[in-house]
Amino acid sequence: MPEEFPCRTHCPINFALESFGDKWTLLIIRDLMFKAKQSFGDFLSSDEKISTNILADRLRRLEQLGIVSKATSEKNRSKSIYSLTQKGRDLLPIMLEITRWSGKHDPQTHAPDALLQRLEADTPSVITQITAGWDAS
Amino acid sequence: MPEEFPCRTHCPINFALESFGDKWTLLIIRDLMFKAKQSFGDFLSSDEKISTNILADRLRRLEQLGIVSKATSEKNRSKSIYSLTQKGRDLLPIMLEITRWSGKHDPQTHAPDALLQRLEADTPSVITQITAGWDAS
DNA sequence: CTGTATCCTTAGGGATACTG
DNA sequence: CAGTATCCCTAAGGATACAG
Repeated sequence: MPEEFPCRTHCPINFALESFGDKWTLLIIRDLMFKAKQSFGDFLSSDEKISTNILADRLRRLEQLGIVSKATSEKNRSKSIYSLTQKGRDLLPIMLEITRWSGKHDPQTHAPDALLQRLEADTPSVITQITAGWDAS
Repeated sequence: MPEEFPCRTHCPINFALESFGDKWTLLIIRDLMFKAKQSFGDFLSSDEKISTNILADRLRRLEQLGIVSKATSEKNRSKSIYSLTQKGRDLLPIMLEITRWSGKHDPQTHAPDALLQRLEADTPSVITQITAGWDAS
């Protein structure tokens, strides 16, 4: 963890909280991981309506933490492309367990039923499927 | 989710964030789940130094969300005993995946090495062991 | 389109005194 | 011991205008 972000303690739960324990960061990771979003404008268009200054701050922070990497689009030189690093992709099991928990406990949750059923039946194979395309990029 | 806490969206990731996506709630759950803490004073004594008003607020909120339940100690009538409900205990897989992620990515993390190694080897059996005593209480 | 900058409001939360 | 009640301050964040 960079010096800019001192940790209260190095308990693993607290470390995670200091990395992505706010109301916005995990939504950006969700968009990168499950919704194939990759540009500033993509994130802006999500239903939760993040504002530009907050989004820029969280992307910068995620980059500093080594969870997200930033590149310039080859097609359009003024367009940035964000993607998950390995550290970011390693968050997948957490995201899946969160999805499972919400699917079980939120009667209104909009989790894709097919994903929840597959998670219930066999989490490892779901992970394999989701990560299948990651190594290529 | 109680009406007092309207959700931005019912995406499962967002539902979880609205339930425990702040800087304190997950630490209380950690203390209940792994550190056998159960009283107001127990939580107060944790290393992250939560203040009394915030702690009271989060406990009340967790109770309203059905993640924590509150009872009065039989020994001491003016002492409250907090414990995880089934909904709260269902957070265990998330907590373990968070622990594993931090163990891998925070060089300074103080996760119990024994736990991390057991997690790496066989997560299901770790869950069985941790939850062994839960049904009794 | 990708951000930056600014203004302004509110929520989060530390400190602490106090009560049953 | 288990909270409640204040005071006060700072950080978070919404809205929006603007710049490369």
